[in-house]
Amino acid sequence: MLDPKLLRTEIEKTADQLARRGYTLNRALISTLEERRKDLQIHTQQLQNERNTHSKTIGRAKATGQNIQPLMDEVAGLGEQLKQTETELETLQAQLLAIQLDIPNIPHTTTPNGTNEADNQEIRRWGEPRQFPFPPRDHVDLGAEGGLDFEAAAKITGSRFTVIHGQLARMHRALIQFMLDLHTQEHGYREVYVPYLVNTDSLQGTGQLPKFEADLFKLSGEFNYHLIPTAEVPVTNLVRDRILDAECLPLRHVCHTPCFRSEAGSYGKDVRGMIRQHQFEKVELVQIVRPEESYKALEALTRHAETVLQRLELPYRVVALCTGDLGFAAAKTYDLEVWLPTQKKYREISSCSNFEDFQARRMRARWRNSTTGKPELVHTLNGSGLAVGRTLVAIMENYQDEHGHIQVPEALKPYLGGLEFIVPDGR
RNA sequence: GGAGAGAUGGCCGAGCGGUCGAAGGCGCAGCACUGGAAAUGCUGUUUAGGGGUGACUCUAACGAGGGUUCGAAUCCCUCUCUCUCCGCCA
Repeated sequence: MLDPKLLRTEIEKTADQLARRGYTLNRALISTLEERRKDLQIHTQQLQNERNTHSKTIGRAKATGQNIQPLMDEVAGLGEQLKQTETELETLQAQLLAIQLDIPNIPHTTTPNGTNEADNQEIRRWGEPRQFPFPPRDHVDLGAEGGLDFEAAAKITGSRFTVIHGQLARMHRALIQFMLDLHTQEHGYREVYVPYLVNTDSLQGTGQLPKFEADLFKLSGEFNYHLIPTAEVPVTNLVRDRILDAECLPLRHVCHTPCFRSEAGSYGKDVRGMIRQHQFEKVELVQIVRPEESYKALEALTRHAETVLQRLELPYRVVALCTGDLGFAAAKTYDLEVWLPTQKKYREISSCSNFEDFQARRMRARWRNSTTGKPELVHTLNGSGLAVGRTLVAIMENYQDEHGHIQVPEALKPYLGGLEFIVPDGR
């Protein structure tokens, strides 16, 4: 959520900034509602004041045994009038809030202009894509011996789920351990375990609700819970409705969870394989920082995610998302894209974002600024470190040999009992 | 699932329907005292929103939401969470 003051005092400037990302702010409507809100609030508070004053007078009169009937007559009707304006104000405020919850974040000045993916800006590349002396096979092909079983998943559940067997499943698990160990032991993150089902307050806090309900899986029945689309939701909401001491900042959490996304199937994109699934594992980095440090933190967090790819020796590039490709809550985002030889393309494997105070305002997540003594909004960031399923795909495709065996990356060997190769045959 | 108890400020803990944003204590901050400190004393110490250039002022909040009332922390209803006991369970 944007600072409501921006909509009151700098609406034109705010509208211009939002226009950069292709969002049209309904200035006329907001200004009209805002004006009415102001009048109504002043009026309501006047009436409340009147009521309070009269009630105190009645209290005093009663205590001294005076006849209170004339006083009672005076306030007759006030209650009705007050109730009416209060209700009206409430409705109006709810309307304004609904509008505010639907407005995306303002892009940071360093976020490049653009309308879609094609306008994203490459920042740097790492690693050389390997030259294959044979035509490389994609992961579906490599897993066809039984390591990856999409048919079984479709039978058990439906499309866009995966069953992973044998050594491939083991490597999938090993990747999670490897990532968690790296971030906790070398990058200063604290591991956390969280619920995979969350309430609507949490989803509103990080920005999935109310606008993106359709992207989520929701429980039917008596619990009004959603499955998490990312660990970002439970982990960031750890600080919801809190005022943190200055000394606890920055908070750095790393968390492995499954992620559930219903939007995945709707694009007709990446229908083959396990690139785009309704369920996947992810190791997520979340930071809660002081506002002045958030852009430094974004660079550091991005490097932390990159380190995973470097240790696994997977070629990748970093792109800065343009304003048109930016997520709803983000002010600036770096995507990490890993090289997939069979697609001859870099494909997204991590997304690292600074949300500034956008999520913090929705969550009422604050810290006590020791110089002002006042509670102020924190800045929140997160990034994948990394998406595990896609990492497995990248390893399969980049590390395959002509027999369809997968060489185990050096960094992963300790997690696989020193194994050199795995054969994705499901055994 | 059954039975019961509870939820008040950073923490503990009072609170008869009226002057209660809330006693008292602890903690914290400032000042005094001191060579310095401890102890002691005094003062201050929630959050959000509105109005005002500002001093300031108004409104709201005692788990959440509704209700009764001129007036609710206090009475009534619903819900959530916590604790105890029983049952069940990985």
